[in-house]
Amino acid sequence: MPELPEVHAKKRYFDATALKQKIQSVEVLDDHILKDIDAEAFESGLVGQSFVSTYRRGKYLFADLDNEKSVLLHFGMTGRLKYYSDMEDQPKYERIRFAFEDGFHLGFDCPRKFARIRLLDSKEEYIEAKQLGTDATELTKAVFLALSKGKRGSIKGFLLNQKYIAGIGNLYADEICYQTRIHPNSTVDQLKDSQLKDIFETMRSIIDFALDKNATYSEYPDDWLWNHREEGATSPDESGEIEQAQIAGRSTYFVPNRQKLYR
DNA sequence: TGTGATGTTGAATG
DNA sequence: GCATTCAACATCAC
Repeated sequence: MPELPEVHAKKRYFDATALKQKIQSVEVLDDHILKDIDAEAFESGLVGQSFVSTYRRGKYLFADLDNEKSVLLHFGMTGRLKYYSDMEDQPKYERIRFAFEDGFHLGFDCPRKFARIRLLDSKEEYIEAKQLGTDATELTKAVFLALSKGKRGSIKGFLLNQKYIAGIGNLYADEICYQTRIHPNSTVDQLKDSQLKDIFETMRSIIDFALDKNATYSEYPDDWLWNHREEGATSPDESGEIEQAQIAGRSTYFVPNRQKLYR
């Protein structure tokens, strides 16, 4: 779930539940997802603090504390948040649990353990050091075009590179390629400016729509590839069969009949 | 029961 | 020094 719109939905959830109340305790049930800090230091760094605000950049969610430090939540493939009071509602794969003064808990659930949580002195320094790109919702067309110059890899790989654009993941990248009728394995520098502009605008419209729907997939239009991703199925526009292949190292769905390859 | 999965990373290669 | 590719990571669900 966690690409830009999904992480944004989690930000809204976090903001609606966990802000502005004192953290009474922190339970680290599995320290595997803690990065660069041990469970004890993480717990003692948070108890008594409150989350005052959140900031999302791409797929990274920063929760700022009273003391100006930030907890960084990255959801990996399967990270989720759950706010609950009754321990019977504890999520099955809870790895970290924050307990608040209202008696509720915020559980960080993650079956696959690809998520990562850190305690940062400065989120700005972290973003800088990591060279995390501009959020897809804030990128301008001019910067997008400038970034694409001289790129010799696939358009899909380019869209997925968080150093260039923060927030696009595997599924939205496929959707952008489908809607723009461009084969995901097309080489970036073989695409015309008009096509790159189309990719940019389509990326923005897809992300905006997904944000508006709070990343609820059942509300995505039926003419999107989204809910039809299945090898051999007929594409929503009935232009051909959906094919699956490894592109840019990721499982990719596309329609060869509809999406032209430029190489 | 083997296979694949919404992500990132570091090493290897170009 | 960059850009790109690829395997590895951990575990569960189908």
